[in-house]
Amino acid sequence: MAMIKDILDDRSKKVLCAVVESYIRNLEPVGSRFVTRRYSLGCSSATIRNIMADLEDVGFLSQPHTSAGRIPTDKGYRFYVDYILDIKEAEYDEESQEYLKKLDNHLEYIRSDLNKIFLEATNALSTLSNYIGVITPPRPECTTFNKLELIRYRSDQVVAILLTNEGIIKNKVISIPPSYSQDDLNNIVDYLNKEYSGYQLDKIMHILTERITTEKAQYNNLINKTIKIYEESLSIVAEDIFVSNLYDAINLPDFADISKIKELSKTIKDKHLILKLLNEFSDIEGIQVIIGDENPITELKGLSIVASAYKEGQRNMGVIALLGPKRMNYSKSIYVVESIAKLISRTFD
Amino acid sequence: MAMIKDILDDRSKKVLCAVVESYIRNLEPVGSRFVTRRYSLGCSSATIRNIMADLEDVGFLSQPHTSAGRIPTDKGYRFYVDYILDIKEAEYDEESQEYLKKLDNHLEYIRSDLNKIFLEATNALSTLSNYIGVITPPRPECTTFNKLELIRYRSDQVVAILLTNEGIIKNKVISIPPSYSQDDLNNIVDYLNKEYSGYQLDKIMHILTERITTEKAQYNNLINKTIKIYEESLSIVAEDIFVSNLYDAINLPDFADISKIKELSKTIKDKHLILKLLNEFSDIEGIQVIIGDENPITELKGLSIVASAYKEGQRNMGVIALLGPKRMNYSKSIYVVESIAKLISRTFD
DNA sequence: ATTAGCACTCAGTTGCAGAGAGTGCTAAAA
DNA sequence: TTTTAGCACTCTCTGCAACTGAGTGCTAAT
Repeated sequence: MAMIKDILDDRSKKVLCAVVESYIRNLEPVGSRFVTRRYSLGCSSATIRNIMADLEDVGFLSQPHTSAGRIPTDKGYRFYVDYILDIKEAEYDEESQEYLKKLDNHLEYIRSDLNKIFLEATNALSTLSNYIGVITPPRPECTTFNKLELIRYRSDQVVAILLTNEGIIKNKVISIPPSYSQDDLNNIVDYLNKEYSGYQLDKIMHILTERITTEKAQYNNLINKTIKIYEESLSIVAEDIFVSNLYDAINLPDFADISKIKELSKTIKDKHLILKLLNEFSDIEGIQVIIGDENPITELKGLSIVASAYKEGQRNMGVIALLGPKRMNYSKSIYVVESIAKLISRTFD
Repeated sequence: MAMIKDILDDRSKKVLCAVVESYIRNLEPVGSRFVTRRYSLGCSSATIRNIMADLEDVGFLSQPHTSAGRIPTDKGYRFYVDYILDIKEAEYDEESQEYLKKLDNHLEYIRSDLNKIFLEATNALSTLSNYIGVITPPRPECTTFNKLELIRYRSDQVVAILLTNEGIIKNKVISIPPSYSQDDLNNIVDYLNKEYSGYQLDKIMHILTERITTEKAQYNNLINKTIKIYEESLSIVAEDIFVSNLYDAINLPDFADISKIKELSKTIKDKHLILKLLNEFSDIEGIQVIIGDENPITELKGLSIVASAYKEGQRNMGVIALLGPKRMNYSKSIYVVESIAKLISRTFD
């Protein structure tokens, strides 16, 4: 039986590769003559033309108009990413490597502050690639309770501080009447800290909501109030996704057309959308590449995504990804995503 | 003696006003004919032409080319803002008013979380105006110490939580060897909390650094270490300015030219610049308007700024501002900045 | 199977003419 | 003296036609 990867002979692959890479580079349809000049494939432009016509028949290339060169289709990118890209492990520019090294040191330095880590990492993603970096926070199942503290702040307010074992630190101001002394608060907190340390956050929430329904009628106000406090405190862990801003992406020629930037910025503003998309990747292994219309979310069609999970040990905790135009530099993007996923994973050891 | 405001007679003011406002609206040079049609000033286009020629002589208007209408110069905007704008107190659209009302309620609701307040407020600034909203945090002299807490986190790490009376809540992870028990930490903290509650943060820092130099030789490690902990904890209050993102501004026709967006985004990315600029405004009373090249920072020349301080009682705490193109809607911008400055000030009562 | 050559296609550029918007100036009217 | 009407002039913008050049597909020769 014939594998998909075998539908192209070696030379055809080389031509496809040439077209994809030169198009990624120059964002211009690439013609047969150009290929023969730039890449020495040992044949004339006429031959290349024939091959290109074949590639167009299979649906890997297309022409914007009759007398233009070819550009890759989604399918073409797909084949390139799946069967050509890994053939030639590219060596990467020193600049990026150096940048990553510095980042590594820096992450080591701030490893105790998860927020900062994610912030820096999204930044790194976008400055290295010029695309849009995204990181989702550890999902609830991967977030284990470490400790809660309640600090009396103003007469009727208390600051709740939640620590998780993964390094998430969140605070929230909640209203608690002055009748609760700091000792009362400590008692409330001690119970939770002793009982539930190491539990998954969502499990605790689950248990608590169950309690509140079963014990509601039976017990007095105090317990209810206490459970309420727990609930409020634990609800802190919002799903605040980290998205690099548009600054870097604006420089891409793809967005020379301002309307595209507008569209994109609108989509990104609605972080919810992106979160929804990336959550589907949380179980993947290795690098995942989504090209153009393969994208399930209409607002993001036309964009490509390179995603990978970051891990604690064996468990996938969250996703880091790069959003860019279809004609993104997949080779480099994969390298960047992979590298940074590794860096983040390492901070959890 | 003649005041500056008197160099224009009433009708000339009306014409200048018409030109400025119609240019702000349509971003197109405005011609004499247009003015006579749109604004009924009781004279013909020829008369308007003469007046416009006069206004050009004084330097309030200019022509992109011979056969185009007039556009306001920086000086023209200046005069408009200083001597024309306040004459006719504009009534503002209901939409904005409603939005502000909602915001007011919302701020009331989250009044205990300063961070959120600033975030929402910058957002409001930019959605209401379509320009770029900026808010500087309360400056150090206006930040008074409320309480510090140290919570043992991991074996060699402690989470320091700093509360100020103004509502700033910050946390930082610092390294402290396991030999310090939670009791030790509490002792360290109790001293500071009792001694310095209500002090200005920068004063405390000052005292501490003095101590560390005078007592360094005399006392043992413990005191040094303690002071170090104080220092690290108190250094939390970073100067993290709040800047709304570009999303809204991108829709402005001024930035139809993508290169301008690029420039702008670059400047904004460097928050330091903006902070530096706004700090100069922290002592102002009322609304301050900076137009185009009056701007001391070269990167921001060509932009206008509408700024106002927000206050706690009588004291100016920080600055809220709007960054927009020269041809911004000053009337509306002033209204928005003023309103939101009031809202924020109120949350400090 | 490959290549050279040729006719064909089509986007982009240049140059030019005409339309339209706006001005400045002058002479007449108020 | 101030305002207005009229006219000539300037300058941008649009559309149109001709031209250029890059690129293709096809065919016949190698």
